[in-house]
Amino acid sequence: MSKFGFDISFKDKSSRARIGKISTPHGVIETPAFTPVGTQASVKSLDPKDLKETKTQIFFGNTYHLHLRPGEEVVKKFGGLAKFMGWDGPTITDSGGFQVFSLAQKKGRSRNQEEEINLVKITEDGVVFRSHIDGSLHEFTPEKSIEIQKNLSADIILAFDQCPPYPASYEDAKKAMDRTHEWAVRCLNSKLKAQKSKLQLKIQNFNQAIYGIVQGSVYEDLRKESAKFIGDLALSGVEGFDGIAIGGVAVGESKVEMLRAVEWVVPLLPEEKPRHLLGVGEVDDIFEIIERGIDTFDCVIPTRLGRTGFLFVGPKEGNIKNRFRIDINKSVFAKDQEPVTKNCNCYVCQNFTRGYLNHLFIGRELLAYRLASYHNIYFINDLVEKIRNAILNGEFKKMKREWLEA
RNA sequence: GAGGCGUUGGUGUAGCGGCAAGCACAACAGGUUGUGGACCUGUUAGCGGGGGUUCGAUUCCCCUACGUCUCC
Repeated sequence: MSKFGFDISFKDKSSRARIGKISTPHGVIETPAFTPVGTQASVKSLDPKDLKETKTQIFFGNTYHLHLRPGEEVVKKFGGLAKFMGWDGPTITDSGGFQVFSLAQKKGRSRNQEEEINLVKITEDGVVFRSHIDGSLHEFTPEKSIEIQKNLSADIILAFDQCPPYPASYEDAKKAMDRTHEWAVRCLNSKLKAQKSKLQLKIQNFNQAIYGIVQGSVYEDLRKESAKFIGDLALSGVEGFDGIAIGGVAVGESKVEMLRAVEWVVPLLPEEKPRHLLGVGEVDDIFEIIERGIDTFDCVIPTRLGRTGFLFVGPKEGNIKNRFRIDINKSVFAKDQEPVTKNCNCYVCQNFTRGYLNHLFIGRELLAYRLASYHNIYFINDLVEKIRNAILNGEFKKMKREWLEA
C-alpha cells in the first residue's frame, strides 16, 4: 500500500520558496506545482492524454458537483475518480464547502443556471442547500463531506470548511473560522473512524491524505489563529492533517490583501507539511505565492480564460494592462501567422497560428476551446517547472524580475 | 409597359406627425482567481435622394433611384 508523503529537497535562501516531492499512491508531484481544476471529472475540453502532455501532475475535482452528478456511489463503482475518468495520476478533491458558501454569494453576478446555488441554511452541524440541477434539498456536514470524498477516492481530500464571503465583517469572519475549526476536528474524527473500517480499506486499497483548511478572511489575528489551530492538527501524528490548505482567498479582495493573508499564515504552519493555496492564481500571483512558501495551488483561470479566448503569453507580449495574455478574439489576430506566444513548446504553439485560433473562436468551433485550454494549461505548468528550476539554480528572484518587471 | 409592396446603424428589425429613433446580432473596449463553452459593463454606428404639406416630418403627399411581386 502506497503512502502519502512530502519531502523537501531544497529551500531558497532569499525567500520561503522550496522544492519538494509529494508522494501519493498514484504518483509523485514535484512541487511547487499547479493543479488544473476539473470540476465534473473533466478538465473541460481536455482528456487525460492532453493533461499528461501539458505537464499536469495532479487533477483537482469538485465534491459538490460530483456528489450531485453522477453521485459518489457511481464514481465509487467505477473504482474512484481517477479510474472513472481514465487518469492514472494523483488526484485531489475539495470538500464542497466553497461551492456551497462562496458560489451562493455570486448568484447575482450571473444568470447562468450552474451558479444558481440556493443556500438554504447553515447550522452548527452543516449546511442545507438546493441542487442547482434539480432544486432538490441536500445537506453537507463534515462527516458527509468526508464520506463523499472517501467514495470519490482521490489521493488527497480536503476538510469541510466555511468560506466567508468578501467583504465579511470581523464577527462573521470569526464565526466562519471557529466553525471551520470545529468542523476540521470532526472531519479528522470521521476519517479516522472510516479508516479503521477494514471494509473501507479494502475498497480503496490506500489511505487518503487529508488537508485542513485555514480561514480568517482578511484579518491578521484570525488568519494567525487559524494557521496555528490547523497547523497543530497537522502535528498530531497519523491522526492529524497531512497538509494544509489556505482557503478564503481570491474571493474578491485585492491581490495585496490575498498575499498578506498568505504571509501571515505560512510562517505559522509546520514546515514539513505541504501547503496548498486554494483558487490562486494568475501569472503574477504564481511568483508571489511560491515566493511566500506555497507548494501547490489550483486555479480555474487557465481553462476559464482559455475558453473565452484569452491565451497566455510571455512578458511584454500582452497588453499593458494584462501583460500575460492576449484576447485571440480580436480582429488584429485574424491575419497573424505567428504562434500564440514565442518560446512555447506546446503542441498548439508548434502547430497552429494566432490567425487560425482567431478563426476557430469567431466561428465557435469546438476545437477552439481544446486548443486554448491545452495551451494555457501547458503554459502554466511549464512556467511552474521553470520556476522550480530557477529556485534550484538560485535564480528565482532573477526570473521573477524578468517576468514581473518587464 | 401597367399596378402592388418595400427602402431605418455592418446585418435583421421596432417606431408611423413632436422620441435623446428602441431591440437583437456583429464590431470595438473592459471585466472573470477551491469552473462560468456562461455572463456582465461600456462604446461606435441608422431614417436611400430630391421636392412639397405643416408651427413641426423617420412618420403624410409628389417625383426619383433601387429592390421585390403580379399582370400584359
